[in-house]
Amino acid sequence: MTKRAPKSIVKRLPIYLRVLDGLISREVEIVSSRVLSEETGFTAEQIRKDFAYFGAFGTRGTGYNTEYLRSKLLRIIGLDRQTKLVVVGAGLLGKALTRYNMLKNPYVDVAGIFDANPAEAGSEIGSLKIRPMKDMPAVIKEQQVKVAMISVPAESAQQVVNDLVDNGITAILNFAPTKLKVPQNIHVHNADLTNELQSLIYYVIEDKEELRSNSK
Amino acid sequence: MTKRAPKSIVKRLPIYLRVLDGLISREVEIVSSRVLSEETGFTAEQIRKDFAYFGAFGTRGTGYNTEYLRSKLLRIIGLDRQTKLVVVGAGLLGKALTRYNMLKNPYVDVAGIFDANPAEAGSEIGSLKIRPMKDMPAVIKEQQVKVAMISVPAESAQQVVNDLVDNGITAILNFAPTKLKVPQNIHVHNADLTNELQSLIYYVIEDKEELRSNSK
DNA sequence: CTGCCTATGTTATTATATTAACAAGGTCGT
DNA sequence: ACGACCTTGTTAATATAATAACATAGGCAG
Repeated sequence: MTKRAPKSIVKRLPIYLRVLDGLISREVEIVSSRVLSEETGFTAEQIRKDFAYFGAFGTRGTGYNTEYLRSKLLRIIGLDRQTKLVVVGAGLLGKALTRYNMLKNPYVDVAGIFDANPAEAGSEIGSLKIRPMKDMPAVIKEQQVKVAMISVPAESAQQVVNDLVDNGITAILNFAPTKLKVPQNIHVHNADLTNELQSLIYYVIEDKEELRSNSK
Repeated sequence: MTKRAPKSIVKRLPIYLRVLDGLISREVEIVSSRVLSEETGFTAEQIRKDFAYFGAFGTRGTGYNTEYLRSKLLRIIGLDRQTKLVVVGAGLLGKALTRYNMLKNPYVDVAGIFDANPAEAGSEIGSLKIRPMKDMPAVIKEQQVKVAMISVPAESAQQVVNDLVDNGITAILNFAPTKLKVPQNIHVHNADLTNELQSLIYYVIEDKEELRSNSK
């Protein structure tokens, strides 16, 4: 059994990847942890430690070869092969997510987008047709899709997740504002935009601050 | 100077709030940390510790009064007064975010949505008109808006943020896939959906796992 | 009013994550 | 080929967060 990397590191890997993509497109061949620090906002020490967790990717005195490091990160994250995913819920958010990933995320393939509302079914996002929910199991099984994004109302989220898991989905990005119950081996990432906004509001500088902090 | 609560706690506060809203709408008057644990997925100990950080809100032997706890959380997060916000970038994502918050987030008020593309300006989201970027400073200043959500392309994000900060914004929820440079007193939360998806992919169960973990 | 029960709030322990210090391995000029 | 310099990779120290253990206070029955 392979050991998973600490969550804190995994969270940063895609950010390294994006910065590397930028450097490579500007034809930068070597990059130091200090430069990566400027680009990412993380400290150089932390960056070196993150990479070191997976092995020694750099050359001392010089830095990291951008192409090589990128290939390693792709492999580590699991983006060295195209990842198929389905989107459930074709409201505005679902459409936005689908189109964004089709256009801008070269590492993933949207295998299908589904909606419970028959009125939505048939309309298109780019070249992709929105399909009725009943088509979902076949698509997941035939294409062996493992990843799903769900952007349905909170009320229907749990039922949707149950169906997804039953059909073989093992990783879920959940935009519905609700806690999902799933078997232990299924991974759920919550991307609740309301929560993000509300916790941000905590940090807004206000004039009166009585109860907002520990007063002991 | 008041001390800010640990980030880890702040992140959970909106989740407690949502669960409480649900309980109150079902007319539950008292709730224990154990029940909250079931609803949120956090441990009961952690929940008690989180609340205790801000004071003693429960009654021993009984639990927490839902209404009272809710009012405390609202005050702590800063949602006891309506929060105004602006949205910059009226692409599909910007529209989705705006409409969602107008309909489903009772604690915030969308003061305006802006887009650089004149073609978008004039079209409506609910009763709210998309306005050209040049109107943005006046709206922020006149309504003293402190919070902004940005969903513009990565290339223009930094310029937009500079403008926002110049006009008085102090907290930013950033959906653009780029690292923003801001003064120290400005808070940025990154909600990069590509990152979320990619780090989720790390956890997809694959057949072959060679380099994906520390092999020392 | 007394004692048992329950759930909170606090203190202690452990685990995780970040920061800092340093040693080791390359490069490059001379 | 040698030495100064640079940047990585590793080890140590600190800080933060999560878990566990426990003591405290209120409710309620008899």
